[in-house]
Amino acid sequence: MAATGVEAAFRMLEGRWKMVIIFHLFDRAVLRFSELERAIPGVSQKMLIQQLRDLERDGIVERVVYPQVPPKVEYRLTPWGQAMCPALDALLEWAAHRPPPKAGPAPCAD
Amino acid sequence: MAATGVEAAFRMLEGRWKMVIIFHLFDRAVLRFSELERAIPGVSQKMLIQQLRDLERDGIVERVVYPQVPPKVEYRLTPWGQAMCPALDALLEWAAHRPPPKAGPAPCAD
DNA sequence: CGGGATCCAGGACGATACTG
DNA sequence: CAGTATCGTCCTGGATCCCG
Repeated sequence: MAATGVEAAFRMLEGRWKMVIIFHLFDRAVLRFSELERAIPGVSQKMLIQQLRDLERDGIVERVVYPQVPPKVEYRLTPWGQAMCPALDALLEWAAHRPPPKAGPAPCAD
Repeated sequence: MAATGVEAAFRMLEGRWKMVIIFHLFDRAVLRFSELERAIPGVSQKMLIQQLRDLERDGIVERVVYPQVPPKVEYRLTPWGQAMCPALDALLEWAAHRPPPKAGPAPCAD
């Protein structure tokens, strides 16, 4: 199995806010910086920008700048970014099947 | 979309060595501590133990201790841990479809 | 409005030595 | 062999201030 490929993919998605950003972009498709900032309470501008840059550099999100007097920047998922939906879905499915962490004491194993 | 579920799943798999460990356990099924240590060059015992504990606490790997004079501990994936194979596969598939980061200058967009 | 720069705290990671 | 304890380093994430 190609561990390296999955590892690389994981490294891209690691980061405190990347998933949140991605899910917001799955939901709304196109969002401005300030909209993301408002949609994600608790994130600092620095982190938002940083994670956004990472995602952009990795080809997951796309950044569109409108050269206007009040600056306007839009963020959206690239086609490849959208393509990770089934992978996220599979992961979600897996997470949903998590068995309870066996709280009760084993009745037969002393 | 349930961002929280995927986020939680991701947090479990974050960590410099967890993926490596998991893939080794996918490959060999059962491994002793020293075998993992040898199979993963560059990892310190501390990190190996730490990541192993995390994976164990999250119900992904199982730890079997043999009460012998030379201590013997085996690690293997739990059924749930093995169940994440399709998710990893989907992620790998997604990673494989990554388009090249557009190196050439756009010929039509000046 | 969007984003860069700087400073700072905390946790992840790593090397080493020691124990049962 | 398997694991713990301690220490140090680096990187991540956060607050604040500054710029076009």
